[in-house]
Amino acid sequence: MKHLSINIVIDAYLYKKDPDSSELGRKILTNSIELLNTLGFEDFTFKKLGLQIGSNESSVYRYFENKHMLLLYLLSWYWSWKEYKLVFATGMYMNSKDKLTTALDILLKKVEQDESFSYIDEVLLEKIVVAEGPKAYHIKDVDSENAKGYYKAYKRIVQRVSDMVMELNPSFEYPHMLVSTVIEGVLKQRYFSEHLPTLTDTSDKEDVIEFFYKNLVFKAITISG
Amino acid sequence: MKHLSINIVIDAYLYKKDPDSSELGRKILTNSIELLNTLGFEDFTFKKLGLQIGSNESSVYRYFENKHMLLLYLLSWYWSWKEYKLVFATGMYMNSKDKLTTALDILLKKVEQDESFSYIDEVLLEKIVVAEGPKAYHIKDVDSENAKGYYKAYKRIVQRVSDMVMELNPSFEYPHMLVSTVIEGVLKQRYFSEHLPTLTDTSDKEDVIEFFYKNLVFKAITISG
DNA sequence: TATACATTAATAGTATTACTATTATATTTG
DNA sequence: CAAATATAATAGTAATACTATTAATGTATA
Repeated sequence: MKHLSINIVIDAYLYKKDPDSSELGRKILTNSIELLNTLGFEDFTFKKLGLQIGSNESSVYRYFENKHMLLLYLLSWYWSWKEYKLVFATGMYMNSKDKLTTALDILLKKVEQDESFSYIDEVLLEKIVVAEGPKAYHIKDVDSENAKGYYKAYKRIVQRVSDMVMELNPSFEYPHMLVSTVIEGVLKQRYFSEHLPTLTDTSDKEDVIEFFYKNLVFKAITISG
Repeated sequence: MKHLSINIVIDAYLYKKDPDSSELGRKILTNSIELLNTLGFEDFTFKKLGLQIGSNESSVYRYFENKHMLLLYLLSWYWSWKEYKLVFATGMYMNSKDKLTTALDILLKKVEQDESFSYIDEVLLEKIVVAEGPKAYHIKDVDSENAKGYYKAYKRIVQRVSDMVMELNPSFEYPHMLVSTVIEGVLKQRYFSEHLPTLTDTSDKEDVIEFFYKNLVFKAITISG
């Protein structure tokens, strides 16, 4: 993947000025990922971000309407990137079962190291998805934001994997519920594993979470005898 | 249940003054549930709450340190109440399978109407759990708050249902992961069902979510052949 | 080369939030 | 009835989440 020049394209309504189009914009992305990790969404401010990048508040505001929109941008980026990896990995000529297995691999495995996009640290970004992800849509304005397409990237990947489930078992009635349960589930379990371990059963040795959900999916969609 | 005089007891470290002990305190509970529903957690303030109850900001602060603690109180109340219902419903002499089925019933069924506690509207409270629940522990201070026991009520109900799972299948390795996946799952799916329907497969006619997760649990813990 | 145009940095200012502190007035309780 | 406690009213503070203005610095093009 390292040498493909692919660009993750983010819908324009998520930003005021494309952060991918300037040095300052890319600095904003890189450093907001870092700052969000160290401060958490609540304590993160554009003022602090401006300070960190040797610029100031108002310059950041020229790129993003507010920190909520910046978070949406980052999450969109993450899911678009995951989708790209997923499409890339599940080849045309794979059978349905291998396709779903591969897709689940990509959804369930932890990102272990920074990959091809120089100014985005995918490992850190995934931590933001785990820790702050739910805040993107647990807001009063969900409905209007949803109508504007702000969650499109996430919905698209759920749809894609649901289609794979349906390919394997066309009579299964709850593909979206299953897939969103699994995606939300992994993220939540990773969070629990780090912060509320009595709510999970993880071990340091192996990735139990991955195993658990993969198993769950196939048990769920198998026509029971 | 209507005529049992049971009191949900909340750990004292969640409040500054017990809201259950005074008229004003109970007014704070009743009205914060209502206001949280109409405004959402972000826009909810003690000032607005004070205004609504014909009192003021500082009086509310005498009961709760801040709105985060108030949310923790309400969630604690909800989970303690659910646990009470669960213990009450799963009788001593039930067999393991019936016990788990009953427990799942209580966890998965929507609360349909206000029950025994006069100043707490359980239907509205459940909506808060669905919409704002994740915000209680998706914060920078999770670890220290967890150490102080702030999430005890939630952890206790997960533990209790996990025990039932283990009773049914002692060799099952992931009871906590399964149970927390299911509890978080229902809440998330109810939210999706209302706001992001493409992420789920719900219908207006029947409670598909309940069916889906009950099925999932038994498929997951059955030793596959 | 001059001019226009856009970008950024610096500064200031505003409404709101999330509190703390103080005092006066009720209300309860011993 | 006195003493303690609870509440209401008011004021004040630091920080946040912005908006607006201006000045300085590029950069593009006629």
